[in-house]
Amino acid sequence: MRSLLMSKDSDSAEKLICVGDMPLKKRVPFAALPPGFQSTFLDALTPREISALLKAARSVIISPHEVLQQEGEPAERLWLLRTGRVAVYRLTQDGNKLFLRWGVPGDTFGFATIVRTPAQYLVTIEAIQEGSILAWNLADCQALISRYPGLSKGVNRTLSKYLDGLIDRFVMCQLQSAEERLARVLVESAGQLGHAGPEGIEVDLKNEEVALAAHMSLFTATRHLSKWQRTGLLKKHRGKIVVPSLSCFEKIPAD
Amino acid sequence: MRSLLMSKDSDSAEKLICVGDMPLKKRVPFAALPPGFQSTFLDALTPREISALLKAARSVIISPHEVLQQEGEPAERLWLLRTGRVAVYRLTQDGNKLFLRWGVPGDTFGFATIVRTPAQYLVTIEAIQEGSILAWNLADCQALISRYPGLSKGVNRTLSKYLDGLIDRFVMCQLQSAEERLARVLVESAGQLGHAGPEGIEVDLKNEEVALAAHMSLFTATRHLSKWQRTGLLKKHRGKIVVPSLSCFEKIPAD
DNA sequence: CGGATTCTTGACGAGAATCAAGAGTTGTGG
DNA sequence: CCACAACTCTTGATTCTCGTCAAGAATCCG
Repeated sequence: MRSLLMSKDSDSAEKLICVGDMPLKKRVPFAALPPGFQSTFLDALTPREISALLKAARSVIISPHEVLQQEGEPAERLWLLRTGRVAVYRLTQDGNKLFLRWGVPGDTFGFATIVRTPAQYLVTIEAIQEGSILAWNLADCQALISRYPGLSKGVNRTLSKYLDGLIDRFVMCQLQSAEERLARVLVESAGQLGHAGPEGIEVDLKNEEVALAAHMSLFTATRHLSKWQRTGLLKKHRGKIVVPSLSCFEKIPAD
Repeated sequence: MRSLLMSKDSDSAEKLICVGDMPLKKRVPFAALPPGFQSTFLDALTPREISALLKAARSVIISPHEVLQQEGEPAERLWLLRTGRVAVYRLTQDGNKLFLRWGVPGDTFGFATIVRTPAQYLVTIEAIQEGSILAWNLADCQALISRYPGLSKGVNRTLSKYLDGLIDRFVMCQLQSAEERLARVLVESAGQLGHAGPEGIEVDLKNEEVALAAHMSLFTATRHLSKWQRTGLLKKHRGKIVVPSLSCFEKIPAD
């Protein structure tokens, strides 16, 4: 079985066009996952179930700024992030974004499709990197679940993990100062979005995005980042933060 | 009696040896639920499944201040609140409590028992009224689930509902002012804990508890409550708030 | 070279936490 | 029944964090 590598555009990639609710293109070969792929959802399933899932999946390429699902819209697909990164947030009435978390390969979304009635997405998800997802439409989901009741276990585990993570974030926002939150977001983002560079881990985020993730104003974020730059703990560029070592930021209270 | 806030001293020990693994009382007769009982968990199940569940359940009486599960402890039972009220919160390192929500009859807890590995409770739950629960131990849960895979659906729906509710609370805490949060907590608490009285809905909560639920200091809560009392929107007594009409408080932004 | 983003810094103010002090309420024991 | 202690509530003064606004600097891009 041949596995696709983590490359941005796989062979199947370039012919695919992708928009929120666009035409799904082609069936996924059975071994569509990169080696070492980890997923809370899939890991709870048997090989047989995974295989059935993958056979029914359709692959879609995603591009930065693309909205993959929008809260309130009818939930029509369950999907798994294969490569790339996404941001999960909730919209406020005045159009602002309330950040909830980053999504990384292996994360599964759109459970509202099979769990909620009426099926409406709970959150908005936006791609922030090139990547690809595996998607299942409502009918296929239902068929799969009735054929493989074990899938519910994967859903359970994933929902439980999200609940856990959200409680943690809630605790963080209620109990920690802006500076502590920012440090934590830096560590988190470095781990989930960062890539190695000559001078340390590079995180391609604008101050504005970091501020969003840390739940503070752009100015407060900038101030602390500037301070840390003066102290030499990190270096800033336009749209990028370079951290030589995370250790200084990690010792901040965990919750 | 210690109330919601002080958690350092565990003096509730003497009145009832509670916590996770206390003596279960007696087998439940098949028709153990009050008429009109509503439960997100049970409502997702077939009559056959519900009947099997109830037969396997054990009933336990709960008393105010009793800790029904404690975060971090091994999760050993799944349980359903039959009557009474509970508070769900998370503890901080310094022993304070971060309120998450009220629990009312029909709510189900302890999913960690069957979903998480290792099985550890995620949150702490404390009874705030006399009441009773139906509980299932780990072995029975597993037996029931393997016999009735449909149970997972109930778990799914319940977890999803909790996730939804938690996102809402998170949004509320991030975007609304103290006054708006307090108004909302009043409405919520009146609906879930309140009972009718001669002058309106009575909510038996101390200022301290209301403040906890609204995520603000005791003083800020007191100030707004006093102001509303001067305006005539409510009347306060020691450990109780009487609201003639909720309509004034309901018009606050929903999120 | 504009023009558009993105970042920086300072000044200011609103909201809410903290601290302090006391008033009102409830319960208990003598 | 009173006195006292414990608890709960109230209010004002103070402080602090952080958001908002303004103005400009740095960077990128066609």
